[in-house]
Amino acid sequence: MSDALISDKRGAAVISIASIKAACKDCSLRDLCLPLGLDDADMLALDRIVKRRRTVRKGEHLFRMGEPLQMLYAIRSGAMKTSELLGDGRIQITGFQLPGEILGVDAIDGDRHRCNAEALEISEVCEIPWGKLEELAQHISGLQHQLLRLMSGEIGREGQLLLMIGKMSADERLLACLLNFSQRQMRLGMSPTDIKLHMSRQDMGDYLGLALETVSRLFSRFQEEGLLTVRGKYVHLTSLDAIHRRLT
Amino acid sequence: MSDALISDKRGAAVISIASIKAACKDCSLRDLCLPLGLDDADMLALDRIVKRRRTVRKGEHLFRMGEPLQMLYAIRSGAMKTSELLGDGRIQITGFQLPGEILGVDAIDGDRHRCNAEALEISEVCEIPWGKLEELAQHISGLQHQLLRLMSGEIGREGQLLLMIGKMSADERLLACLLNFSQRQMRLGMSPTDIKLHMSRQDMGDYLGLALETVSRLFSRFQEEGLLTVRGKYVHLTSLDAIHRRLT
DNA sequence: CGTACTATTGAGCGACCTCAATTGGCGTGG
DNA sequence: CCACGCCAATTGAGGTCGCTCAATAGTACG
Repeated sequence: MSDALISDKRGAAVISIASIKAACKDCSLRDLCLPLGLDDADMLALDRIVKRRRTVRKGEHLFRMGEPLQMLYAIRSGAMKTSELLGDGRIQITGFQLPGEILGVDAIDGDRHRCNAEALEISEVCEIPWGKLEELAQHISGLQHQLLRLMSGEIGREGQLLLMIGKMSADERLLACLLNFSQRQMRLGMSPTDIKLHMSRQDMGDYLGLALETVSRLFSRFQEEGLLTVRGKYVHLTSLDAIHRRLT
Repeated sequence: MSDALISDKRGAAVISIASIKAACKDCSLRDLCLPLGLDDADMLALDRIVKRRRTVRKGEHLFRMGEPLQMLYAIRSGAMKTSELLGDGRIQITGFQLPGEILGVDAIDGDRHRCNAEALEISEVCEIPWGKLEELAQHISGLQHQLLRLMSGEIGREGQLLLMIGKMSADERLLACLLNFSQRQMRLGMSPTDIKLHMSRQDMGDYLGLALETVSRLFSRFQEEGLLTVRGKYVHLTSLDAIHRRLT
């Protein structure tokens, strides 16, 4: 906790240096993130309201359910999870977020966050003050468009997850999930077959609506069947094609 | 600006008559729908791009998966459902929509609809050309805000549904669903305890991730337990309090 | 090298599904 | 008006997928 304060105080110097290196227009994630499609001038305007490079440690929260909306967060590196809770502690993970993805838009309606956002590993994020962003989007049509697109995408992803949890068997869910990770890694320029699982088996279960033991058993079974090999957090998909075929 | 009202050559008179009765500013759903928070001038501008009063019959689709995004739809009366499909015909209903709610925003990302939207009963909708709406939102900050709010709300609702399907037992799901219907009816100025189910048991099952028989059995059980009474599509909730208590 | 956590594997059980028969509601046509 | 057919809803019987509980094995880290 005290560390967070210190880094805030040192902020001025550190951040200004960082921002030179990390301006949107020089960011490797530019075309996955909010600035997609903006021209140089507009990107600069966006740059001015973004606070770059806050570091969050594993287990640390960007926000919790019920907190007022202050910032959106763009992930630069690392991985996060968002979750919703039931009164008695039951948890549903609603998404895993990777670099280039935006967190916090769930809170625009109601001004309070409806989920928790927690770092799965040490991560870097850009903080984007919501009020200023909304104001800026009013003047930059590309930014408004991108914001709407982004939220629409979130709706689509949640719809997909609903379909998985509501209508797929356990093994289909896990395979679909792995394919999803594969595609997202590819988007980031990484291997589509060698997947790093940033989360625990428990987290995967809480995401897919399964018990952690079921996830573990399925990994073992898929390995027996030659679909993949697992070693802890690392999964190698032997044949993307074979996996696609299993999902009819 | 006020002359642009008659941009359609055909039936200027017809439209103007209809628009008197149905103009956003006179619509009873004004404060639930897109115009919420707009001043008179802005609402008029919105009015000009909205095509009012298309009627859809039961079973008719507003759009289907894969179709390009043309319009958003605001429901004036009736009820709709949105659904996603798996290759082999398995279906997941992702939402039921009532008057004042907006359909189609799932397609903003990717320009193609990701779900089917089908009328559960004869309904009336306003058609809102997406291109024009986005353009208009660029000039009317209240409209941009409302649009963002609306999509954020959709994200929140889907998150709730995920939590229900992923982590609740069958009886909890149905009760939570009924409470949700109760609240939405109340918002429309109707009774919170006497609920009309606009959809079949099959639809409810496909929404909650349950078999239709399970839904039916649960209704019978709840009736035995005195939580509610059922007669076909009509449900009377005996005690909202008792139902809340059952959900811890 | 020990401690603590995460993952794997096994055994048994129960919630919910599937299949099937029955009932009820409603419109159509005799 | 009733008979009939059609579809939605209810109810029953039996099966199974995935959960729970529990023991073991592997891994990270001081």
